[in-house]
Amino acid sequence: MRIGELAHRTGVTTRALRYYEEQNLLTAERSSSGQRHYAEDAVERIRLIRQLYAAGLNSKTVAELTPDVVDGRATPQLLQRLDAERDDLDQRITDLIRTRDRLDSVIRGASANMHTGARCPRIADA
Amino acid sequence: MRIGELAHRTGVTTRALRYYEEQNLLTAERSSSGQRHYAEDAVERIRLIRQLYAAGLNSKTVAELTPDVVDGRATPQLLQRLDAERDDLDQRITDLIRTRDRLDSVIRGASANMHTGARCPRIADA
DNA sequence: CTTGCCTTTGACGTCAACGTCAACTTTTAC
DNA sequence: GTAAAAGTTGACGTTGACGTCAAAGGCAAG
Repeated sequence: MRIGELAHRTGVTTRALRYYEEQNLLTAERSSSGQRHYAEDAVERIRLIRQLYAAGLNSKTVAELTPDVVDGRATPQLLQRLDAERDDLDQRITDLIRTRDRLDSVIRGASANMHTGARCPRIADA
Repeated sequence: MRIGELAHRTGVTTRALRYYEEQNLLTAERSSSGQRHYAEDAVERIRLIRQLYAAGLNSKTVAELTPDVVDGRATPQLLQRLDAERDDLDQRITDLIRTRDRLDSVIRGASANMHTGARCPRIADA
């Protein structure tokens, strides 16, 4: 499939796809005239890339974690990187849960007081 | 306390503190010569701001969620905003957990195969 | 063959959250 | 009093992940 279809099927722009290629996150066959052609599995690869971006990784890190043309054998170094990123991610999840709980307690306090007309606890004190 | 001490105690730079003020996330008393002076609770407020930034909110949103000089009474609009942000955050947490689990399965597969010498599952297929 | 859409490369623009530097004034230490 | 340290405003620089536009070539339909 060509770039437009891949873009449409993954919900990202063609500009983003070219950017991913520039960052070595994605490769493409080229037709004789120079147009990019992608296989089916590119769709899933884009999803993976987006997922890792959403997890806060930058393109360099994503490239390091997803070597796509090596022989499928993990090096100890790669394993170590994966482990480190997993732990980072875990820490961020913990922090976000804490933040969510803090929001929850503010919301509970505020909505309870809405009816009584009492003052709400200041969000900073939650 | 002055800006340097607040910066030191919160681990952010003075530039960041001035930026927060510019974005209406933070207010400060001014001495006659124009220097900023902060009360104790500024420390906790900075932590809150950092926490919300870490949760992916931008300064405009943080400002809207933490009106600091109003009378402590939540408006229905504020409550609605808080609720919406909470739901956004919850969705992001869910996504991150999915990503973490995907990383986990890759790591387990890879480290198991390290010893057998077998090929690892490609990360994209996890 | 031409019309219209798709694709190519290249280059400049954007936006948020600050970093950095300059020029200057205040406060602190001795 | 004087030098060092800390504070002030203002302005320009940075970074990452693209957006946007220009100029040009490719491709199926009629």
